[in-house]
Amino acid sequence: MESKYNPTEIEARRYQYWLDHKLFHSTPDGREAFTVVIPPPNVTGVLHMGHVLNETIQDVLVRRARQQGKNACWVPGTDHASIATEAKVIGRLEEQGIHKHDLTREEFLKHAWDWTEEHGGIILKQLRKLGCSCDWDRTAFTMDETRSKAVIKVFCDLYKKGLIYRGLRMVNWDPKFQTALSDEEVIHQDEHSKFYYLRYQVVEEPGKYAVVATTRPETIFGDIAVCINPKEEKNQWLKGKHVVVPGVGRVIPIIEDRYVEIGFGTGCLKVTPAHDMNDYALGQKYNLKTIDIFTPDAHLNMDTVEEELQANVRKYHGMDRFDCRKAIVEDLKAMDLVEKIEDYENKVGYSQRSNAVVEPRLSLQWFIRMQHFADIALGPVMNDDIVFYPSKYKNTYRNWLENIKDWCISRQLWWGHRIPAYYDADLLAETGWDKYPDDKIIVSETAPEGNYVQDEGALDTWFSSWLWPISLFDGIEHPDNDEIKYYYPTADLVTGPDIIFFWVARMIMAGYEYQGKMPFKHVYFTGIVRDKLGRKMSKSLGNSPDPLVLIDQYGADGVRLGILLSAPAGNDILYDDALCEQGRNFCNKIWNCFRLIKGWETADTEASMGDREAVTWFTLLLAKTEKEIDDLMSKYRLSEALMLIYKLFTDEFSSWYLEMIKPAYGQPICQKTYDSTLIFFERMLRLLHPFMPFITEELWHNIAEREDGATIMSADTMDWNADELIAMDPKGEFLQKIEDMKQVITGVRNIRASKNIAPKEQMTLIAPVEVSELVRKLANCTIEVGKEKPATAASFIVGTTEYSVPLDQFINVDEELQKLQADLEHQEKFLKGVMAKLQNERFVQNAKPEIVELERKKQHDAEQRIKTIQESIAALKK
RNA sequence: GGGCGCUUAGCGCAGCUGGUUUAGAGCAUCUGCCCUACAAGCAGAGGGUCGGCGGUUCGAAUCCGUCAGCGCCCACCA
Repeated sequence: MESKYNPTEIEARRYQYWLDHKLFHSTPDGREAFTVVIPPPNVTGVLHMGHVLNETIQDVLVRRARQQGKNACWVPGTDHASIATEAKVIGRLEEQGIHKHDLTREEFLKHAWDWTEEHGGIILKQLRKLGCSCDWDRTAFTMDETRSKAVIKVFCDLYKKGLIYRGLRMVNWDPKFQTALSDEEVIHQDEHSKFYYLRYQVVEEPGKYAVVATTRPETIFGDIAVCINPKEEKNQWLKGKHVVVPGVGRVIPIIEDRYVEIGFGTGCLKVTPAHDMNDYALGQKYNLKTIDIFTPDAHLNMDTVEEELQANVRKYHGMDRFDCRKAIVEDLKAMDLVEKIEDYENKVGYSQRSNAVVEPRLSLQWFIRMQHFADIALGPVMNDDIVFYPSKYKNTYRNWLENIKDWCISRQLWWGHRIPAYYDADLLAETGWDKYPDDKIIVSETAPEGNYVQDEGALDTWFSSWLWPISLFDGIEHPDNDEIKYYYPTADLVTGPDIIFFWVARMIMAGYEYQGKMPFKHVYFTGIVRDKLGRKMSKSLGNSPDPLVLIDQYGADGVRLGILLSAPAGNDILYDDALCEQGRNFCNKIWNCFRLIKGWETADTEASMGDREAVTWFTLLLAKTEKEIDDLMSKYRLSEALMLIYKLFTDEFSSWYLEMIKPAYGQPICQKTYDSTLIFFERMLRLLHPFMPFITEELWHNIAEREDGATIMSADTMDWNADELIAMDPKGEFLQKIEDMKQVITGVRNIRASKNIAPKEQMTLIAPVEVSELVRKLANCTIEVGKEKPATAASFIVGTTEYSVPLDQFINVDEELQKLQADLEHQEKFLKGVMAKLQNERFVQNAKPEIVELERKKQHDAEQRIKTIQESIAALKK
């Protein structure tokens, strides 16, 4: 075996082994089910660091569940990602000189499917490189037949229940992709913009102006009124008057509403019902008409402006909204209708997908009534039927549900599930879409007979995602089938907090609506992977490493370990290659441990006293660590659990235990000790396996003969009961004894280091009581018990016991005295602190007796130590 | 504007209902070592008045208040 672990070949071989033996495949049986559904990545996406974090955590949970004897089933799949994919397909077609709207829906979908098949599933292949133990036989897609049927069925069902409706509403409109968005798809960002103060001439008082402050002067073409607060003093004179929209010439009334905030801006608000959510509300309240001045791609459309005003506005026709903003301001300036322009900070809504500025737009869309769902989904999370890790997200969740708004689920896209609503063709021709009567719409899973036209829209991607934990097991079409009954509810959901509303909350809603049960019992929210400067990783910054390159460099286990080591639930990770390096180094450590052990010859001799101590000690320590890891894992503290095993392996096992039992060069090791060592090694491999699957499976097959198809993922059947083992040393006295012994060894090594004495050179240790022969072995010294220490000795204290090492020519009395003096001061200061407590009557009276007792012991020990140090000082001074 | 959370060694963190030899690991740093498992390593070491101030208490990193800084989520002040 090479002295360096080489992951590439082993990873490929081990993964194939798992696949060949169908070790990830699950079918219902008598065992407890442990189900995880993957947050489906975009079908055409590629693996990034966020996935690495997310999927690694899921794999850890799933593999561990298998080891616990559960029937683990991790279902993979991909999401059709309606907007994102459609955009990519459009982009590719544009490159070929083809425009989407030159194609029929069918032609476009053909291209989209081609693209999906070409790029789809790349990410799933990449997950295999990472070691993900998904049940690939179950791979699903949100637009495959089963999932699509579920979506359509649910739509129809909710429509029947009156929970889905069609309505003309102000929605968030993405002018780039020309579709409606849900509120959640709009990202509000702070913006440095301008506040324009425009003069609206008052008709009744020529020469006087109402000044309106706006951030969007380009919308004045749609102004229908100017609103003031009836209580605002300075604007009283405007009551009942009319003003002229500057540059447009439209005469509009002054209206009054308390919505206008007194003291803000000029107190005059321009009302543009077609292009602002609030203005729309005002328009409704006062029955104002709307003039929509934008095309779907947010260019100016002057055709909607009154004919008599066309001459004034025609020049703006067809302009982009932002170009128009500049143009109209310039023109108004020329007419002296701009009073001033101020810098202004405000929030602007951007489309999550296209990054275009969202335009509020009046449009006919499909919505879900969300209050019903909020009602069924709030309780289970608040009372921890579904547990969030970390729990702080409960607040976020509650906040959203308590202020729920209806969900706009229709998109003006082709790639997605087409809305199963049908319109009578003749009637539609008569009424148009807007005026088509609701009661003449047929919502049905299959197209009705006759001359009907299907709704042009597709559904929001999340409308299929919210069914994922159910639809993966065909639980919508067949709510009582064996699989859904066995695998649902799933165990853990691992995802980012950024999709708590998009996905997590809605899955809970759908879960209760369609299965009457929670979709998962635990939700583990990961943090965001950032670069080491704390910046979010993004393609545009180019600060996101390619996980596959990292896997090549550090091995999948190394990358997994790196990303997990510093990833407490909900905390962001500052990614640094150094993390993967640490992971790789650890793999190497394990590898070399194995080489060492494997290289030993065994002999059927009696175990030495030292061996027996070492074995007993490590047995206790391992059992104790196993329990601690169980506890940490049950609290989803994965990085802490991992760190605990890491330390157990590197510090306790490699640095201490192996050195304790290591036979002299060329000598054999006692068979019994060897067997115990292999057991320890195997148990640690098992503990490590969920985190680093490849190397552990490989070595597991190397430490013993295994049947073909056997795996480290199998349930633990070793004769090993941690609780019973720990009970052998109920008060931890033996463990403490070894810890003290390690300190003695460190003490000697310390002296060596400070005196530059080579490890090879044997030293003498004077101890007041018998010490383990392991001290002799690990500190390379002879031990003299109870011997008077010579003046030229360096000493150290473990607990209250003094040990000394004669140094003869190496001693530096001044240095030694200085050290002792410093130690003495430290101890005296400590004692003083303890005494202060003990002399405080209120402490002695009020504190718990065991606390007082402890302080007394501290006092006693400190006094003991002080005495010892003083004696040493005296001896040295002689 | 509302809500939530954070502030502990150079860095990113742990420290649960206050008391466990006067704050813990990891990484990084420093010193010495190629000692026949591993230099992707070994043996040692240094480093923090627990954001500031006030309070409760015999006792506070831990509880309460307040101030400051940071972050996240939600929200229609044009």
